[in-house]
Amino acid sequence: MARRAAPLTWNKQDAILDAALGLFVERGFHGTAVPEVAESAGVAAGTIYHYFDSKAALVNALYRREKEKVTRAIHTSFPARASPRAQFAAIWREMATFATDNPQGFAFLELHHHGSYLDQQNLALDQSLRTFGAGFVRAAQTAGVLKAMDPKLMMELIFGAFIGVIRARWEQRAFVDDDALAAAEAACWDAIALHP
Amino acid sequence: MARRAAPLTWNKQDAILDAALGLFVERGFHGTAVPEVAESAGVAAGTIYHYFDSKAALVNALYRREKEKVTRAIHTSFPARASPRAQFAAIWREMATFATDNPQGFAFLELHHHGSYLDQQNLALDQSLRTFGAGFVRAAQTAGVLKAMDPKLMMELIFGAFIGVIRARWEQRAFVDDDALAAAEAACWDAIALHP
Amino acid sequence: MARRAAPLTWNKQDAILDAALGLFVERGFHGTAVPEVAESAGVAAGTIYHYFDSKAALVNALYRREKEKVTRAIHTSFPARASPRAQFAAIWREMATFATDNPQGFAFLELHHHGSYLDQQNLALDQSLRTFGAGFVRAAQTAGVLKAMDPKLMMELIFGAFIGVIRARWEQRAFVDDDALAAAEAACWDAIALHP
Amino acid sequence: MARRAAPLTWNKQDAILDAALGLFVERGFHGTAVPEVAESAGVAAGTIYHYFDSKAALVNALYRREKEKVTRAIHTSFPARASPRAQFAAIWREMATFATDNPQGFAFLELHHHGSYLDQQNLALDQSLRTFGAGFVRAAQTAGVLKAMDPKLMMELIFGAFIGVIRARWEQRAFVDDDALAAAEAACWDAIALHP
DNA sequence: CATGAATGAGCATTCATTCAT
DNA sequence: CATGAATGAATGCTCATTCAT
Repeated sequence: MARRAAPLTWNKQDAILDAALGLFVERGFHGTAVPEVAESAGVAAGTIYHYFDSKAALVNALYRREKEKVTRAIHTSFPARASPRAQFAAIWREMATFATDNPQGFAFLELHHHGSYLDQQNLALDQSLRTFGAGFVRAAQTAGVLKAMDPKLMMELIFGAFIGVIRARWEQRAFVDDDALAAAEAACWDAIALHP
Repeated sequence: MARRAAPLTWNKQDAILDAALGLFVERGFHGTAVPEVAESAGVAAGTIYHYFDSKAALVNALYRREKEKVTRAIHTSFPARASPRAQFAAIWREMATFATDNPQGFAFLELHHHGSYLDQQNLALDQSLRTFGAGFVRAAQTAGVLKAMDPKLMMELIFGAFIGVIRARWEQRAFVDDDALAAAEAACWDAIALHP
Repeated sequence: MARRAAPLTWNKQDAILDAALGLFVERGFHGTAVPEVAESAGVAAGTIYHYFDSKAALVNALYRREKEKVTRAIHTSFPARASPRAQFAAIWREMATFATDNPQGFAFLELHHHGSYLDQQNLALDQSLRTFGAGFVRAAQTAGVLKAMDPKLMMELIFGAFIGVIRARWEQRAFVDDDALAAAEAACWDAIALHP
Repeated sequence: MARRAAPLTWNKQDAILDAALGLFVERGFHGTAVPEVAESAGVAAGTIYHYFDSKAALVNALYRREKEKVTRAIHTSFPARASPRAQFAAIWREMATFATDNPQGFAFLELHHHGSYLDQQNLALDQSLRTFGAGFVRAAQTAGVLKAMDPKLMMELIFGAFIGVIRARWEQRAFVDDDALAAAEAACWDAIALHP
C-alpha cells in the first residue's frame, strides 16, 4: 500500500545527466571518468549503462537535453510579428535567461568543444538553431534595419559576443548584472543595425 | 664522425610542440595520448620527457608559446599615440593576422577549455592580455569615443565577437575573407563607439 | 480469474535450457551471458534464478538433461543377448540417432570442454556411460571377437572416431549421410574386431 | 660490455604464450583473464599489449605457433616414396610425438573449440593439414590399399580416433604408453585398410 | 511466480611515466 | 641526448546475481 516516497519525483536518468553536466563542465568529456559520474549521481557505475549505451551516448543525451531547452525557449517566445528590434531583444532575453538560470547547461553547450563525439542528431540540432538565427538576420536585413553582411556571419558575430559576456561572468572576470546584460544587448544591436 | 645535418635549424622541442598543437586542437588535451604526440612528432615517447616534465608541462609550454605570439604581436604593433579608432583597428588586425596565419594556434588558445591544467604563469599571461584590452577601452572611454560600460565587459564582448567570427570560419560555417573580416571589425566598432 | 492457457505443455524451465543449449554451443559457457540466455528464452533475467541457483547450476542441469537422453537411449535399446557385432551396431545406431536428431545436444556434450564447472553428478554420469562402453568391449573380448587391448582405451578410440565423423558433419567438412555413417560404423568395427 | 644474462635465451613474448597456453587449456579462452596470463607469465598486464594487439590476437598467435609445430613435423617427416602403410605410421608417429612432448599444445589445439575467434590465417592453417591428410588417403585409395570412402571423412574418422586416445590419456581415463599407442595405430589402420 | 532495475566486482584495454640501454 | 620496452593504475564497459515490486 505504502509507496516509496523518494523515487516519486526523483529520476535516476536525470540524476545521472545532472551529475554528468557538472563534471563535464568542470573537467571536460575526456577528463571525466564514468565511475566519477556514477558516484556523483549516487548510483552504481553499471547503472549508467542501463540508461545510456556508452559514455558517448550519455554526453549526447545531455547535449540534446540542454540544447532543446534553449531551442524551445527561443522558438516559443519568438514574437513573429514584432519589429526586428523587439525580436532581437526577445532572442537575447531568452538566451540570457537560460544562461542565468542554468549556467552549467550554458557552459556545457557553448564553452566546450564537442566536435569529436556529437552524433548527427545533435549536430542537426545545433545547426537548426544557427539557421534560425541567420533567418532572423536575413529577414531583418530585408526589412532594411540591419547592415548588409553574410547573415550567417552576422549571427555568429553576435552569438560570439553573447558567449563572451556570459563567459566573463562565468569565469568571474566581470560583474554582469541585468543592467550590464541590457547594455551588452544594446551594444550588439548597434553592431548590426543600420545607422541612419 | 659525420654529424647529422638535419637538426641544424630543426628543433626537437618545437617538433613536439607542433605535433601536440595539431592533436590537442583535434582531440583535446585529455583525448590525446602522449605516445600519439611522440609518433606525430617523429620522436620516441621517452624523448618528450626530456623536454617536458609531464603532459601538463607540455600543454602549458604550448599554451605559453602560442599566447606569447599573439601578445607580442599586439603589443609590438600597438600605435600608442594613434586615435582609439586606429588602435582598435590595429588590435583587430593583429589578432586576425594571427588567426589567419596560425589557425591551429588560435583554435587551441580560444576554442578549447584549458581550465583545469593551466599553470599560474599562463593564467597570468592570459590575464595580462585581457588587462591590456580593458586598458585600451578605458583610455578610449576617457577620450570620449566609447560608450560607458564596464571596460572588462566591453573587452570580453568584442573579443567574443571576434572569436565567433573566427570559429565560424574554422568550422566552415561561413566564408570569411578579408572583406568579411573588415565588415566584422566595423560592426564591432559600432557596438562600442559612442554615436553622436 | 481466467488462467493462461499457453503454459499448459510449455515449460519455462525447458525454454531456458533450450535457449542455453543454442548459445552454449555457439559461444561456449564463458562466452554466453545469462541475460542473453534470458532474452533468447523469452523470460526475464531474474526468472532464470528461480529455476537454477547459478549459471553453473544451469549448465549442469543442461548437461544432465542431454547426457541422460543418450544414456537412456543406449541402455534402453541395448540387446543384452545379441552378438557383440549386433550390440556394437545398436550402440552406434543410438548415438547416431541422437547426434542426428539433436545435433546441438551432441555438439554441446562432446565438442566442448566442460572440465572446470561440471559437478560430481555429471562427472559420474559421464563416467557411467564410458564404463558401460568399456564393459561391452570387455565382454566382447571375452567372447573372443575383439582384439586384446585395454577396454577403456578401445572404447575411447571408437568413441573418438565417432565424434570425429559427427564433428566433420557438424562443421560441414564432409557430407555425411546414412550410408557414410554405415561405412564409418563398419570401419570402426574393423578397427577393433579380431580378424581371422 | 657485460650483457644481461636473463633475456639472452628468455623471451617475453614466448613467456606470455607459454603462460597463455597453460591457462587456456585449463580454463578456456573466455574463462581466462588477461591479467591472469600476465601474472602467470611474470609480466605486467600492459606488457601483453606490447606484443599482441588484443586477447584475440594472443590466442591466434598461440594457435599458429602450436599448429605450425605439428604441421611442420608431419610434413618434414612424411616419406613421400614409402608405402601407404609406412606413410600412415609416420603421420601417426609424428602426431603422437607432438602430443607426448607437448601435451598442453595438443590439448589446446584439439580439445577446445576455437570457432569464434580464430582468424583467417589460422583457419587456413587448420584446413591445410586436413587437406594433407585427405590427400594421403586419396593416394592410398588409388594405390588400392584403402577402402572406398570419402577421403575427408576417412581422415576425420582416424583423426578423431587419435584424439580420443590422447584425450583419454590426458584426462587420465586410460594408461597409454608406447605399446598402447602402437596398438591403437594398428587398430586404426585396420579400420581403413582393404582386407584381402 | 515473474520481473527487470540495480549492483559492483571483474574484465579487456589504455596510457602517463620510468629507466636500462 | 634518445630510445622504446615495461609498468600498473585507471578507464570504459560487462555481467552474474539480487531484490523490491
